[in-house]
Amino acid sequence: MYKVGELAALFNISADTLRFYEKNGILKASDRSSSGYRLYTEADKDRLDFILNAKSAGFTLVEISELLVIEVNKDQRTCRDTKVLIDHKLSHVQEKIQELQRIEKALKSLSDSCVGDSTSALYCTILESLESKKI
Amino acid sequence: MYKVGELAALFNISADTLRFYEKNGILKASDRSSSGYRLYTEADKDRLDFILNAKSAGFTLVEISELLVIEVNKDQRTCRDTKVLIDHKLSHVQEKIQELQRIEKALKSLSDSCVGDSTSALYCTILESLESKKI
DNA sequence: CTTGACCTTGGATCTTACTTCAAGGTTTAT
DNA sequence: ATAAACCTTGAAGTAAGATCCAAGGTCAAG
Repeated sequence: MYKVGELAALFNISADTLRFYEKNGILKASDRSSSGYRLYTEADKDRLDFILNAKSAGFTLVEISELLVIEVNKDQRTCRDTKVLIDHKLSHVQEKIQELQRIEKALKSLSDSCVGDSTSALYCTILESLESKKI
Repeated sequence: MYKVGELAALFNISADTLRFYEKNGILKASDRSSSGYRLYTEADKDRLDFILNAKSAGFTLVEISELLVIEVNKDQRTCRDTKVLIDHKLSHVQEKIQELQRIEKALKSLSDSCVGDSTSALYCTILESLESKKI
């Protein structure tokens, strides 16, 4: 059994984060000590591991909740249930990447057009581009 | 002179957004009518154009404020001042892209490992991966 | 028996860019 | 003259994921 600070230390997160996860129904300590301290079991630790792995894979906490529902009721769910979530997330991430790449291109073209020296900004090509509707 | 809704319509944004920009010091209507309506000039319209172009290039409103300070005091600023902002933003965007690409890779590898059919999730490789620390 | 490190709770705060609301005044068209 | 469509203000709400705070209880060491 781990106290909140102990479990947090194991995963390099804060005790506040664990309390936040509990408040949001994503990870509840299985027990409490007589004095009210949260006590986490090995199963709780495994669940936290799952949560942090999913987070690192880019899932939001709401999405992780959905994954946990499947994980916990595995025997009543199919591979398809899981894959649908992953693929949905994947295309979302790919959209974000494309939008950022569009922005990257716009910034690069702004930057490349400008020498960036001590010339007065009066004729700065970057500012000129932003003034007109060329992006 | 444009009323708030008129200027908003020109740029396909909401009147609320313009009021929000005013509250945040980014775009103030140059005049008011006798009854208190906001009245925007052509110069205001140009400024809004600049703001929306910068937004489309990925700048936050705070960053746009910084750009506007340079834009408005062009004669006292250098190209370098401008380029520093752009390049800083560019590397920030590139970092975000890399993080999203890491996530994309993780999601792809999860998705590819799973056929996604009606097999029970008991042996779903996606869930197995999330359970252990393999990501 | 006291110090310090830990734990409890609810609630406030942060960031970003708006959006929504309530209660009311103005303008325009019919 | 009245209804629709506009405008005003300040305040509160939204998402997301925490982080921080205050006021207080608990536990182990010296």
